[in-house]
Amino acid sequence: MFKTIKPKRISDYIVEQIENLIRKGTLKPDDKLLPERELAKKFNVSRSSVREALNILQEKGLIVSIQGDGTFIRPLTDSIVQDGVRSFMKRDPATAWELMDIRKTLELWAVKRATEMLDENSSNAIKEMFYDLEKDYKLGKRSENSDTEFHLSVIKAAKNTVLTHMMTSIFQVLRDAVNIGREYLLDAKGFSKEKLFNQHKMVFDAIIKKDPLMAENNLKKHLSFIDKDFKEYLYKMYNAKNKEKMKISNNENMN
Amino acid sequence: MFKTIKPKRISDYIVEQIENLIRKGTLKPDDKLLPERELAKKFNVSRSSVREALNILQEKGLIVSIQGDGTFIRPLTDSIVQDGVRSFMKRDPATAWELMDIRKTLELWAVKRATEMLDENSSNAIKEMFYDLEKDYKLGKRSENSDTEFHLSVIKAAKNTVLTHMMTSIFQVLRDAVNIGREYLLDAKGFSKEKLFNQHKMVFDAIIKKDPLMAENNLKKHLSFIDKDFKEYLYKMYNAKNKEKMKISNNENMN
DNA sequence: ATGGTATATTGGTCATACCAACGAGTTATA
DNA sequence: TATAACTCGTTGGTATGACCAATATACCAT
Repeated sequence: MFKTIKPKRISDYIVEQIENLIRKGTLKPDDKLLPERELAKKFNVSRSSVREALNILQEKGLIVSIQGDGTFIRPLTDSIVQDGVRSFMKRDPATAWELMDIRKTLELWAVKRATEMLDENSSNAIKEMFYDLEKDYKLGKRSENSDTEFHLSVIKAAKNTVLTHMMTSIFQVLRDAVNIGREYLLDAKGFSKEKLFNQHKMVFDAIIKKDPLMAENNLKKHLSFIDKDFKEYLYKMYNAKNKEKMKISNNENMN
Repeated sequence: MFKTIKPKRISDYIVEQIENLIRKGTLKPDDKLLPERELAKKFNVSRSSVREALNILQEKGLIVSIQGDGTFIRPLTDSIVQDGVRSFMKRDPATAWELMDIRKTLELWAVKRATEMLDENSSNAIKEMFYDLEKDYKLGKRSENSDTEFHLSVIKAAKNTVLTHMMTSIFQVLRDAVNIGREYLLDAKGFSKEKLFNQHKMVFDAIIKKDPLMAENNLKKHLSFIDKDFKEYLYKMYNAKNKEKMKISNNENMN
């Protein structure tokens, strides 16, 4: 009935206006904005508030300010919206590692639960996803997608809506973190793909047999394997980062 | 060949530092940041620059500023947890039940982990929270807050930043769902308070003794108990829900 | 044609003052 | 006694004016 009133700051109104002008196309890429001092006059606010607004827009990636030159509209393609968690992860692989622990814990619980309360619907869904996975494997295709989908189908079978949403988010974030690297690692190892598929198969079989404990155990093996793989990848990433630390800190101000 | 040099603004350095503190867990969810004026002194910069940094962090969703009160660290997993929950929860209390399952799973893992890698700092933090709980209990006060704090102190001891943020969000949502009702239930039962405290004590003792398995088991007992309690409450709520539908939907947008 | 220089413009930072919202403790009131 | 109203210190929000630093431009020297 009543909505809470969040006091809007002046800068919010400015952000809103400028954002609209950009979306409507009135302000085109590379257009130069009025100087801060003049914007302040136009809006009849202080320069502080204008700057606050411009900072927000800059953080959103909509504009870019260049000292001594001016403020310019940025082509939208340049702006990559960064989610809070994701930006964290990119800078510090350890965070991804932590998230992986959480994933393991929840998924192990989920598979047991899913197996216990498996019904026909869930069973069919899981089968479908597994067959996709199998197909990809036999064709030698990247299984990145079907892999995730298979795991998610199992998780969904646990019939916990919140968990499903949560895990979907987590998988998304993890995928961002691992991205191409994982597939790359697998290629490098060669044997992994087969091993990986067999692990999936063992989990799948246990579920279909309605053996919760076996399902949990088999998944545990799989996840431990992934984990190692994942850790290794993160480790490489992390070390590569450190090696270039000097370079980075030297280039700290560079783009 | 040559990379362009983008001069870093002062606020960027501040953002970076604070972001790191959050990531490392030094700044935990709901922690209060120093006032802007004092931050300015600490960093030896002007308040403007501090504000610029805080605005950016706010835009990233890592903190939230409240006029007249202060600036606080926001759990960075709010989105992951609440995307799935918020909207459902209010429509269907059963969702809270699901969330409780997730809590159980994660917390059981956390307590084991925490006990395994318990160091002095964590130990002291947990002791402090437990003594608060004990005090509340002996004084017959509502233990709602100290209860949560105790649980969270244990979770923090697992040293998984993402988990800490996540569980903070979960507890928040759960508390929202249960609200006053829980305390009410306890009062109605009479015996519960003592039993509840003893359960906490058993968990606490096991942790201090560095016995991971016992800690896990004792917590499991506690959570099962809570669980039952919780379910009962939800059940009542759910039945009452239809009667008071109007009331609930009225409050839907309130905070 | 190249490189240096002067200057006006513009974003970046700082200091200060005041306003507005909040929390906590105190007092007044029912 | 309980509760409402008030006071006051703290803290974020806004305004202003000053100065610094980077940039573009035009002009000058070589």
